[in-house]
Amino acid sequence: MDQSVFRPLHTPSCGAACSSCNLREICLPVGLTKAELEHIDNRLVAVRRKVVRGDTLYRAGDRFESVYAVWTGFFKTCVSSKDGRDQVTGFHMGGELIGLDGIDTGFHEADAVALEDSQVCVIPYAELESLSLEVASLQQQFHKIMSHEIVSNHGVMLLLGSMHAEQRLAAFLLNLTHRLQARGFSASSVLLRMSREEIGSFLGLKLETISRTFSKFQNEGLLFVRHRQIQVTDPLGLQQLLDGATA
Amino acid sequence: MDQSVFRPLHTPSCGAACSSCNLREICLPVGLTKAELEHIDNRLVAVRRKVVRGDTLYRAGDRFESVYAVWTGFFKTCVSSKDGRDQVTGFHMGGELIGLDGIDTGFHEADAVALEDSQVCVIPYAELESLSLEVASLQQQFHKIMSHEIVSNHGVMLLLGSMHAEQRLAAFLLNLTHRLQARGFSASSVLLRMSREEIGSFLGLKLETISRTFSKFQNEGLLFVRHRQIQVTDPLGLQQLLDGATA
DNA sequence: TCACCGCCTTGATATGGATCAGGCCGCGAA
DNA sequence: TTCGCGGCCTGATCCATATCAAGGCGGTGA
Repeated sequence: MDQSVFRPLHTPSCGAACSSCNLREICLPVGLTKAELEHIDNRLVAVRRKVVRGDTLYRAGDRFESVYAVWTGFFKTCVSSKDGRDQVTGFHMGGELIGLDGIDTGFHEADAVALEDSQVCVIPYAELESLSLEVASLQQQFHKIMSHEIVSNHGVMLLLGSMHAEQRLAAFLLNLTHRLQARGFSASSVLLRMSREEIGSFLGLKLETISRTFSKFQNEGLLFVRHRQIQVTDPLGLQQLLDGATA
Repeated sequence: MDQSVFRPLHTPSCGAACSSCNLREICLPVGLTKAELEHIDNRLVAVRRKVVRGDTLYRAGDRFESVYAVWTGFFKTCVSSKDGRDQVTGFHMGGELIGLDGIDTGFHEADAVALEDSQVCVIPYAELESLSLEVASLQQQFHKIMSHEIVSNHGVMLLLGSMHAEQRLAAFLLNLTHRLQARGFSASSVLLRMSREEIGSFLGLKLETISRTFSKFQNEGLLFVRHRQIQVTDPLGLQQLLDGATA
């Protein structure tokens, strides 16, 4: 720790060990034994990398070399079409793996942008593949993570394909609070890391609609909103809005 | 082949060998050597299973045991929410792997329904996992398939989040024809296996909108449509509609 | 042969969210 | 301190698609 002050600030990387990481219970090494954890240490994650707010971790078209585990901070991933349409495909917090889109073709198909100063563990994909051959439980967990990504994308497709604005925003907020809660944060108090426009892009709505819907939720006593600080006062109400409406 | 006539019609399964399958160039065994192919034969795919039109291959909530490679026929997968909203998450043809949604939790999160009489190769997941530890190129290909699924879901999210009805249908048709073409079928003549309502569910539109948009495309000379038979006469026009519009 | 039924088409009208427009607030720079 | 600007809120209006409604077509079973 105190050595780091002698490292130039622009140095983007430092050592990392899964076995001593505070996120090992929700990140890639879930389910590994202590021995397995030590076996993969310093082979799986060679370096950590800092990404300052607004910078991209990778861009669509970049050669795919590594996947990344978010260690600290917050990212968005987005795809765009030829004519400039842009779609946020996800928001990613500590313990989540990003960059999986690159495995298919060997090139990334999306951009990953840090929404606050962040740090990621760089996991060279070749290393992950060869370690997966040795450590069955690592392979299993990696498959679960990819499958989870698919399932969660299906949920977003359901949202985009069949829900109204209020339901979309309710689903978004509940998803966010649940993930924060799983990481030991408050489920009621949320500091949004993204703009109204980014939320809108993710939910297939315009920023004005996000803004109006936040106001509506506040008028109905579901939450308090001030800028990017949200206090969810009635999570059950949000859940009912999500479950109960007539589509 | 002639032996099969002695097998009772309700027998749902029969032997299968990847090494002699006509789909081996687009299915799970892509990239495997002849020796590797023979190594996995009769271990990876123990049985094939028939699914008649309208039947489900698996349902949300079913215990996850296997993934399935579509051999003949056509499937849809769909998820539904508590209040009965329903969303088609994909259409699947020969050589495509379905059931990957089950890996995450050990239970399927979607339904898979045959849209015509179909046959699938049943790939026990435990077997796939252990073979993947032995055969690196099988593991690689499996990862690519999951990644491709993620990428293609991102494409659908872009479509649902930011495109107009005409662009959505154009994208759907172009995707379908490209996949058919990759399997040696005509890219211009398509027999739709799904109803207008199922297309609409997939694209986040109502069946009336699908119908009207087909009519509009026909009036504009992009295609001929009669019931479920489509003749795409101007694929470039569809592509331009997809690329060029102002979002 | 006829009648029914599922699927589709088309027209009329309704509406949720987009778009356009104006203004506010908080923050950083001069 | 003031200025300017990005992000946000809110009102007015518009429009793409949903919804409601009527009818056609083709396949299927009696």
